[in-house]
Amino acid sequence: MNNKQELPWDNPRFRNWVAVARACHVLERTLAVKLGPLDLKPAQLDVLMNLYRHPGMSQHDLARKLLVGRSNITMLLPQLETRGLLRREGDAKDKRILRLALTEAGEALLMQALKVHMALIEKAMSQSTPEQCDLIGDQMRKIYEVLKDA
Amino acid sequence: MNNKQELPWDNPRFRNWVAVARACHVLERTLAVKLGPLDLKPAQLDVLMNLYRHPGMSQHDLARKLLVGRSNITMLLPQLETRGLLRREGDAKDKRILRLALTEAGEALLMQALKVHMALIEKAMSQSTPEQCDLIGDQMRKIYEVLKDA
DNA sequence: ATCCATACGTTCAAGCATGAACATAATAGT
DNA sequence: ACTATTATGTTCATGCTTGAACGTATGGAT
Repeated sequence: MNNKQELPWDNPRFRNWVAVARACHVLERTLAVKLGPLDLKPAQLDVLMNLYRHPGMSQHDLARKLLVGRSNITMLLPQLETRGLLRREGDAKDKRILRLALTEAGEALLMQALKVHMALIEKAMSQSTPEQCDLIGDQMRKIYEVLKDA
Repeated sequence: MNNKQELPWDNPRFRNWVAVARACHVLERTLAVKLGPLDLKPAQLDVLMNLYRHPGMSQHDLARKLLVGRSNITMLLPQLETRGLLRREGDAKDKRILRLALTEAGEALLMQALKVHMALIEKAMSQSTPEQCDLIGDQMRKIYEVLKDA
């Protein structure tokens, strides 16, 4: 076997992906800090966002949307429910399913958090032209499609 | 205060960034699975990669490169050292510093892991033209620069 | 020379995410 | 109707990451 394979750091695709990963990492990290005053973690914000857009979601749907395990959702929700940010109600037809929805308090907190999140993303993405920004989004959606069931 | 702020999902920058985050998430996840047979986590691979490129690094340098806390490195290294993948030697001049370097076994395992990593990134990024790929990398590096000390 | 501030690495407790094993409910096949 | 399979959510043990507090080493100021 030949150890003299092309080294990744000479490969543009590799170097550019590393840049993507680093940008993601640092933005996530920054978001966590800026969300501190609201006592929200990025993962919790993701939950609130999805419930706002898709009220009545089941926990399983939510897990798939967030790309996490179901047990993660089980561990995540009680904190938010106790804080009065969301409701869980059993489905009438299918007793296995718990339907999720934001409360008013949850919606209010979400709006606060979205301001923070939006400001951060604006700061990051405003350096690209709209065309560049869309191109990035398009390519990333392609990547997601290719990898989502690999 | 006006609650009728522009909702983020109508904002292209927001939607496109979400795509970036999702792509990152799914690639990281896939990498973890594909690295399973080598008994390596993505974080550990990052360590090996950085030590290969920058032998003699201190733990502090490594932590900054990886965008993690110093304590994380402290917890991470013993596993790899025990497996004989890297060495830690005290600096001659400055007794606080531990200099890190890969062993031969570490380098060998790294090469194995890089094949996996490269294949995955190829699969993801090969859908973009070289120009698109470079554009993505350039924009992401800009984002990193803007956010890295925010 | 001594003291103060800073830098590097470690320890520890806490919070998260994961996957396997489980319990319950629905559905399909016979 | 009965059984087997699948689906939803929970529990639990494990491992990862973090931040604060700590110990030690270095360097600079006086």
